[in-house]
Amino acid sequence: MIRIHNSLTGQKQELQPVEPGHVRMYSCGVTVYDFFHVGNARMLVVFDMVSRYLRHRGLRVTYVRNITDVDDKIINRAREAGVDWREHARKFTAAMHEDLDALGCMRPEKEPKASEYIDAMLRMIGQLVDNGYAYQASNGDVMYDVRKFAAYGKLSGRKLDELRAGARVEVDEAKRDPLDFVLWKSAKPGEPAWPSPWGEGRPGWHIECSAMSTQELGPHFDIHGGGLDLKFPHHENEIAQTCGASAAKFAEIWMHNGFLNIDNEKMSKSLGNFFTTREVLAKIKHPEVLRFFLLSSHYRGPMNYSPDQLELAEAGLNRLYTALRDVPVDAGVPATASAATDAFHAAMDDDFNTPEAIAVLQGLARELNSARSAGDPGKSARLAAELRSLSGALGLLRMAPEDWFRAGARAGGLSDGDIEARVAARLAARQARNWAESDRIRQELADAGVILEDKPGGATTWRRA
RNA sequence: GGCUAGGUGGCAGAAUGGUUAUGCAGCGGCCUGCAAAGCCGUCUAUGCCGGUUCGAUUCCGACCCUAGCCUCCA
Repeated sequence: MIRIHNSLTGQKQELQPVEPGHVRMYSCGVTVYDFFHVGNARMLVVFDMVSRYLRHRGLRVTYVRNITDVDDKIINRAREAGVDWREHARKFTAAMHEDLDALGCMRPEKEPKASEYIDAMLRMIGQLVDNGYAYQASNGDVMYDVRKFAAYGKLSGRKLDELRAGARVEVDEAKRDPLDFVLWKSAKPGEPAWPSPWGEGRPGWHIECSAMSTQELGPHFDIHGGGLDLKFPHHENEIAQTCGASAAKFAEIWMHNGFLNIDNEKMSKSLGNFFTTREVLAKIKHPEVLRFFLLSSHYRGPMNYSPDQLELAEAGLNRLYTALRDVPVDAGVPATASAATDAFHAAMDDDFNTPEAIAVLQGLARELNSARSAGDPGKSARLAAELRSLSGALGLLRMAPEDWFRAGARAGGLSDGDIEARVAARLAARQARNWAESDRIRQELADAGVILEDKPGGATTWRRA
């Protein structure tokens, strides 16, 4: 039984797919106006983990993650760059895929682009107008009439009056209520526009997700995810739209991942504490370090980004890969389930407790190290297969250990060949019991960021720190 | 002002009404020419004040502190 915290009720509930055995999930992807930042990366990795784990548990998963490619920010950036907005969006969509591949995020079953779903949006806006939930304001925009939707505020746990009382929004004369939001913006010169029954224009942000999720998954599906900051107003508005258009149940479970903070503050451009995933990837040994870091605390809590944290993540991965090192991958050895597998599943079944699941992996690594030093190759191979299988459910330990240890040509810049030549020279010195020379070479390599490990029997392995 | 989440050992981070994860760092031992890695052992913790209880870090209440949302935002 898989239990998931539902933001709608504030409680954990059992996942019972609307279609038995088939989980259909949607998450709000990124707006492709720039490289996505590490906060986006957290959301993307979290929901990739969710979809991977559900598949690992034998469920069929249809995962839909949209791409917002019609948006003010894209239009503005494209204008600044002097390129067509479509070209700007295409460029950053390609970059997004590169970074996601690096992070080990699988491609969702569908990645709808807003610009290709205008018809679906217009259809939904039409339904909302017909059902009395929307109106065309004096400025030509089509607005959602929040007062007509009785359940407005349910997801964010607030009443319309409370929301309005704290509202810092400027009162827009065209709106019937300050919280009314735009479904269709009437065209402005130089902006992308499509024809509609309400005149030329383009969609509001919120309607994009409602239309795309309904089109791809229908109005009633299992999981809707996104960052905590989307809870209000974006997801509240999605509920108002989808339910207003078809009286649907919409998503059974709403999942929200916590923020990734920097120096315990939310990252933002005004504070200048803003990192793109690309910048971070360039600084670390391997993208898997970032993925491990992002999964090392529970998805719902806040987490703090810092270089120290990334070092801890790298150390954690080193330990796991070390356990796997020198254990031959034997295709004939099945991943036998042990108590560790049960513990792993128990942790993950309880609202995707990845930190506890990783602790189980660490325990497995310890067992594996013990089995290897006890000279039990059968047990080692069995445990290694189990460790790989469980890690795979989190999208971790996807590399061959040797590739992991050789990754990260950082300071020093010695090639593999350079290193191996020095290792050979040191071996000769060792055989001559010339410890001074041996230690000199080892220190020389250490200064270049390469750590040597002598194995019993005379072999020496190396790794980049 | 309203609403929400959280305050765990040197750091990160889980869990739990009593036996107190996991990783990093530290300390002792084994191993090693010496290391590294690994293994074994080990030291530090539950914001503050009340209450419920045989017993609370865990439940309840007050307080202090932090972050977030109420505006585009993963």
